[in-house]
Amino acid sequence: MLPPVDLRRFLAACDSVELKFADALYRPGDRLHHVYFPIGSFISLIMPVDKSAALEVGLVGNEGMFGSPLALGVDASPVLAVVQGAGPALRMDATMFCRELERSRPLHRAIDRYVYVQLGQLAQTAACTRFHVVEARLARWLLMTQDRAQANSFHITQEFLAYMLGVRRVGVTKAAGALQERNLIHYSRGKITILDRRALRAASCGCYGADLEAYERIMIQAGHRTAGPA
Amino acid sequence: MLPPVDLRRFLAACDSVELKFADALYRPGDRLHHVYFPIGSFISLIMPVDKSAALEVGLVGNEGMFGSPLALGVDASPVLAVVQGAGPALRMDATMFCRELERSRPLHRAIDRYVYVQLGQLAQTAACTRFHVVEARLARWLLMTQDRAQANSFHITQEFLAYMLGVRRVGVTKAAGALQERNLIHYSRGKITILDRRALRAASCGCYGADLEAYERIMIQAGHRTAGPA
DNA sequence: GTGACTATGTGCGGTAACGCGCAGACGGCA
DNA sequence: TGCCGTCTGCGCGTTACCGCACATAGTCAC
Repeated sequence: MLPPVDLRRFLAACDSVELKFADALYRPGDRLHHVYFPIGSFISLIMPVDKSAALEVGLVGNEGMFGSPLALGVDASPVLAVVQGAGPALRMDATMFCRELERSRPLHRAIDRYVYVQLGQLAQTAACTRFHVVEARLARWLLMTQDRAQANSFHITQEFLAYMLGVRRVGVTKAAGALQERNLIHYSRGKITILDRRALRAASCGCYGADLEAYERIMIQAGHRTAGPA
Repeated sequence: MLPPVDLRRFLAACDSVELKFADALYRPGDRLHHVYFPIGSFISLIMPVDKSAALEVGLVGNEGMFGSPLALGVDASPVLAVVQGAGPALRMDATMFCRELERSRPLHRAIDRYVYVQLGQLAQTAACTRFHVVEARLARWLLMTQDRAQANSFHITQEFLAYMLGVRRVGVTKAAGALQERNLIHYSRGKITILDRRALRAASCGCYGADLEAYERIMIQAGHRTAGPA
């Protein structure tokens, strides 16, 4: 969405890297040294609490980035960033990124809008986690992950899934079992395959759709309006 | 924290208004027409979900503002803003606010940092709501509200409190009863009085402290560093 | 193949919170 | 002073999820 000149400079400032599964790209308390733009990979944003409990509060794929707080002038983040799906990504040095933000107004605007989307998603996640049952939340997670994995099947153990949803593994076992029973997914030894995306969406809470819709409205539509005559 | 010139212009652009209890300053879907800086008042940020359920995801007093998405170039907000404590506030026109942001770098920086604090609080609230029992969450809410009300007692019915915490009224009755039993608070017909703030803090989850600490670190300390030589 | 490991499924008792409906209690107002 | 509306407290059966412990079943290394 950037003007060609800005885009070229932006890409030139990036390294191509391969993100490895389960790598921690950032831990709360560190300083942000790099920002990441996943291409074929995706990253979980996890909020730790009470040492031992945690909750996934965001998922970043090729639609987004990790490190957005730099656009707010803060070189830190409250969340743990873990590679959830291995694959290629663009990485940029934090100081370089800040310089690019200064130089390219369209870039800065796009990132700002992305921060807004994240605000909304956080609020959505808070409410979703409070009110929706595990099965619906699991369905939402699977849909979000499928979008970011760009594939019908991906790797994730129930153990880790439970950790991210903030429930026991047994809860995931039951919920996943119910979805599998209805032939919406297939689950075996850490490999999940989405069989019926439409039905899965019906089984999920409205939060999936709400997130999508907000992203579309803020990033795509508003993006076209402001990116054109930059 | 603004340089005198910026501050003077900023204040000149504001109206003084009295916020009335239970007024909805903004509803999701509207456009943001004004921003609000509470002085003696405070505002609840509420995320509606599934029409009928909702969760409070933020509380804004004289330490913050409502309308921060404008700093991200978006004239909307995902949350409902309701006046929780009546009192004076400064109000500014949204377009005026955007102009001030353009003109005053220190202002823009401070607001950006505030947005970062809100990001963190949202993540914190999501995790808190998932893992902590009603009693601890209630204690946290009372502490946060006391800070913003700048008084030991304030008005709020259990019914509405339940709505904001996303639980049944009975849950609040029980939790508040337990706190009253231990003489941490006094509760009668919608009027709450904090009796023992220290003990209340011990009864609350660490999320209260975490929020405070993050605010202090980002707004106060970082603020001094960047506000000086503007 | 065999064994070790890891991932998944189950059972059981316990608890926090749910939905609903009703009783008591306080406060304002006629 | 007595009424009424609002706020608070409680009981009861139900549900979702917890913690723990254990039983199967794939998968991989050798």
